[in-house]
Amino acid sequence: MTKPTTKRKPATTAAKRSTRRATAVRDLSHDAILDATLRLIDADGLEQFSTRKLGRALGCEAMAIYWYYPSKDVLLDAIVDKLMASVALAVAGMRAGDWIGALREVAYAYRRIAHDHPKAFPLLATRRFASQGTYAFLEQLFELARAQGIADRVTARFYRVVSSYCSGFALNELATPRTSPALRKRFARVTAVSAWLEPQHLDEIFEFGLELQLAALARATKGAP
Amino acid sequence: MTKPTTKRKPATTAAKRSTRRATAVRDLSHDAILDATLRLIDADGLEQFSTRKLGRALGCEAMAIYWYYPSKDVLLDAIVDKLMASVALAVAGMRAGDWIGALREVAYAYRRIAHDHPKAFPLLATRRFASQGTYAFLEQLFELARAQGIADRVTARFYRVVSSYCSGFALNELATPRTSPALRKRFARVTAVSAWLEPQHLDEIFEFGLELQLAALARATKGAP
DNA sequence: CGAATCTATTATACAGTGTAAAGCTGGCTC
DNA sequence: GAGCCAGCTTTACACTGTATAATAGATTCG
Repeated sequence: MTKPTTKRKPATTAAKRSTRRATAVRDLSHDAILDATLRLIDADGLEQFSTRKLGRALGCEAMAIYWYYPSKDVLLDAIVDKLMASVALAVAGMRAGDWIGALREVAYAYRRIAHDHPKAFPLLATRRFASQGTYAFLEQLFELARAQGIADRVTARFYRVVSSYCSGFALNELATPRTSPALRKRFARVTAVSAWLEPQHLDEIFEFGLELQLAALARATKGAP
Repeated sequence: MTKPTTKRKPATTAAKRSTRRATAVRDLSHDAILDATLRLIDADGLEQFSTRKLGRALGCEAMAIYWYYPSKDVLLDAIVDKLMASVALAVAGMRAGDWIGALREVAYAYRRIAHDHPKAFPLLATRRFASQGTYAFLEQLFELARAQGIADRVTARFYRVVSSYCSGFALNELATPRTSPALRKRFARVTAVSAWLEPQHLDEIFEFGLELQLAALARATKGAP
């Protein structure tokens, strides 16, 4: 029992809301809160984000947010969900028969989040997504594999391997090197090798590592097209 | 100039200390602070860690720590360094001529940190390591590659690919699923596939993905043994 | 030996945090 | 018109990182 209060949840969708909207003056909503949250994190970073600043951005008191989300933690989980929606979209319109292609789309969509929301991305990598939205996405992705006759064991294995790679790659990419000139002199090899890790090479490296894994997947599923 | 104070750094090593130790009653030190910090994080988690609790654990006021580390941020960077020391050890005694083997050792050593210090591990993945210690480690690792005649471009590429994979894999592993029975029913495919991602399969999956990449590295360096 | 200086620490203080609890307000239903 | 209740504000508490100042004991210097 983590919530012994008498508080109740607000209407979760617009269905109830629309009947109120005609007369109500309040304009907070789950969506408005999520949008403002992501804007703030994008602008100032995760560390700087606070419920009070969020309140200020929304023109209300911080506590008003708690009517919609029971805690900052849950709010951030919702942000994870919101971000993952773009990945879910990538796999939504996918035709069956090309699981490798689906996995590729997912990989690029995932990395795209890191570019679009660099300051928010660590949330994805750190927190476990166990929400409705992400489960629905995984269900679709795994269903595509099943429809193609790929064994669950193989699906699990390659999903884990590919998603780990993408997650780690994007995180690496985002972590700023902030390397000082003093260090550069002392560590000549690091400097020389790092030249090949500059942003302009990352697209190619990412693709290389990804295709390495997808080629192995192709080999593993050759028997069952 | 982020530090306009008149404060000066303490003696960084035991050299100065040992002359004091005979008469001095104080017993704080960089090492004592790092040890206590890691203990606290291991026990209570990153979120729960605070400089005040650290002070309590050390039997001093929180501000005493600031004489050794200028901020909590720097202290956590030092923890990253401390953890990475075990990885550096893995590559320290490595003979030249087997860069693939070295990379393998590094991979396993890195993942081992995730198992030994699960609550502290996200620090490694999130923060960029740009300290003396980690640079020295990278310098050694890259020097092994150079001694073997591997091109910097190849070294960079495979280091990035392998380290991304390890980082992401370990993070995935640590994020607790906290899956509810209700969700399990709604998402049958997720449940079925997830069965293959239970802890007892992870060693094998990790090895599979790693060897996939190392085999590609072997192919890429076949020309120059 | 005494005074000044330095090292390592404590004391105090401030602006900020997440969030529990209670209070208010205006529209809704009976 | 009374009461309810969704949606928000007010207040409060325990806690955070850390700047600044005070301080006790050791060391150094005249």
